[in-house]
Amino acid sequence: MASGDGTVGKALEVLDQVASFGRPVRFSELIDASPFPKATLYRFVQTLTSQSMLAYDPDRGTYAPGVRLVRLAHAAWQQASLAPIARAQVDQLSADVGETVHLAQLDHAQVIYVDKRNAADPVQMYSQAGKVGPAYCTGVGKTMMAFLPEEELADVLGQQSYHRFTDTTHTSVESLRAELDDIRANGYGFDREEHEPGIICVSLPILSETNRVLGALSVTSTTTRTNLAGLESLVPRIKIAATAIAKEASSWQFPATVANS
Amino acid sequence: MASGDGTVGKALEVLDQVASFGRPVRFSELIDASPFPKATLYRFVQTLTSQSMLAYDPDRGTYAPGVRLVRLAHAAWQQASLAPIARAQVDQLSADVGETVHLAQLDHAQVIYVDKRNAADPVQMYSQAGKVGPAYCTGVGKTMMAFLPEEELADVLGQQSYHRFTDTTHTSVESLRAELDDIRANGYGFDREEHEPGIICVSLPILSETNRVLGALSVTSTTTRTNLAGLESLVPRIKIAATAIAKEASSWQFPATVANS
DNA sequence: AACTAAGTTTCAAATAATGAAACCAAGTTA
DNA sequence: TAACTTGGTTTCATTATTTGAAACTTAGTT
Repeated sequence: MASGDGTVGKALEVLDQVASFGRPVRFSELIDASPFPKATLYRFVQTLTSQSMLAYDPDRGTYAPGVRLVRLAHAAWQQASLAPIARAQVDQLSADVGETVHLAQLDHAQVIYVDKRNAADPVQMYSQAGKVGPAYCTGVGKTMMAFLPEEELADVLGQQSYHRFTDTTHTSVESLRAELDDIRANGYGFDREEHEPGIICVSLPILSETNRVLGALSVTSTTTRTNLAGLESLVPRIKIAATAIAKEASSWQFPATVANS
Repeated sequence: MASGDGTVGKALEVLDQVASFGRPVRFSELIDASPFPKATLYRFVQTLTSQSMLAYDPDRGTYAPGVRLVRLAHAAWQQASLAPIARAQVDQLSADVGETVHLAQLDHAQVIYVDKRNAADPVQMYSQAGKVGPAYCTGVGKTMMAFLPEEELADVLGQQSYHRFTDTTHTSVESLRAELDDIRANGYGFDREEHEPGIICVSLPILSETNRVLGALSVTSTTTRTNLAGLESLVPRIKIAATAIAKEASSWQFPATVANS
């Protein structure tokens, strides 16, 4: 029941569509790619704009995701994501291993990178936080899937595209499932250049006390710098970080429930 | 007609409410502060959760803004905000003046800080982007208001709280309007410790070729380090940045309208 | 066993969303 | 200048969705 609950679901679908263009769009472009009839889409766009969820540029006649999202995301990132909780651990880990560290969470069938740390250059982070990737061919994606309860897993598996990016990309549910079993058994997973040639990573899940998947950590490198065995040797170190993050997440108590002032 | 258009508007109101708590909330806390009846609010929360706009923590029974927002905000920040366009100018300005520079935009009656640069310590920015402030007592807020067309201005003025933060805070529309006239005449405005004692700033608007308010830039300092005259001397330098940003914003052409691949 | 609080479900009535079609405004083109 | 576009906006009867009081379910109290 994930997609399309009521009017709100449809409106958010429109919002996603605008966002997916990656640039401001005309109404006419939107209508071409939309399942909704003109008048309906028109009203959604109007409503979203009036709500600042979309921003209308009157000079150009284009729509883009609006600033209200930036405000809401600020809250989301602080409260719902592991990023602020994990910050210290991610910093440390990245410094220790000298490679790029990703912190990701699952949103439906997609992986969302909520934080990233690059030992070498401390890149500006907003540009990275919020980036999405496919779950079925990334280290973090597979690792999170591996620890999902069966029903949710089935759901997520059904929503993957299985597009072949490289010749190691999984292209069927079966082969993917087989690997997920391995990951579950080992406690960690790899990205074997499945998404981009030359890019490999190890990934560990971040699990709550009740074994829910909270997110995943990964250390990424290139085949020119190291290999899977090299990355595997980092597992114990990453495990420390993952455990520490999980622990903090569960003890994370919010300011004693003060009545709203 | 800004607030409460249809079901979508109500759902977003709920989303805002959750975000405004600043921490994960129980359903019961939400209902206490909500105008909606139990069943209605319940359904909204369900819908938003199923859409990943809210995240439900089953261990604690709490709701928080969801990760989907982070993904959407990524798009918003890149496309709708001035931040990526202004980056270079903000960097330069901050380095030149050696003070904190803010880049802000207006969302309804609120100011949203979309970027911030601190010369001294290059602080992680996501934590700041998305932060909101009151329009009526911040330099950027007043400056943006000053250049709004009358009807919009009236709207925004009506939505301010006029809460007295310090003894220089404007507490009435009249006194605020008077200052806005000055700002419009001068082309820049100050924050005279109106929001926080000891904190002062100068702010300039970023205006499109058609004179629409795109945002505002400000340089903030403290009364111990400088004074209003000191900040005023920076106006020409800030003006250069503001103009450059406006120019880039208007020439900002997106990748030639390629049909969707 | 009788309460209470928090969360969830029902269902007829009220309301809001829907979308085909008409309309408007700027451009073409002939 | 008149007949076509193309992109955007409005109307309005029909249809589907939302609404919310009330009943119900847990899971904790007392």
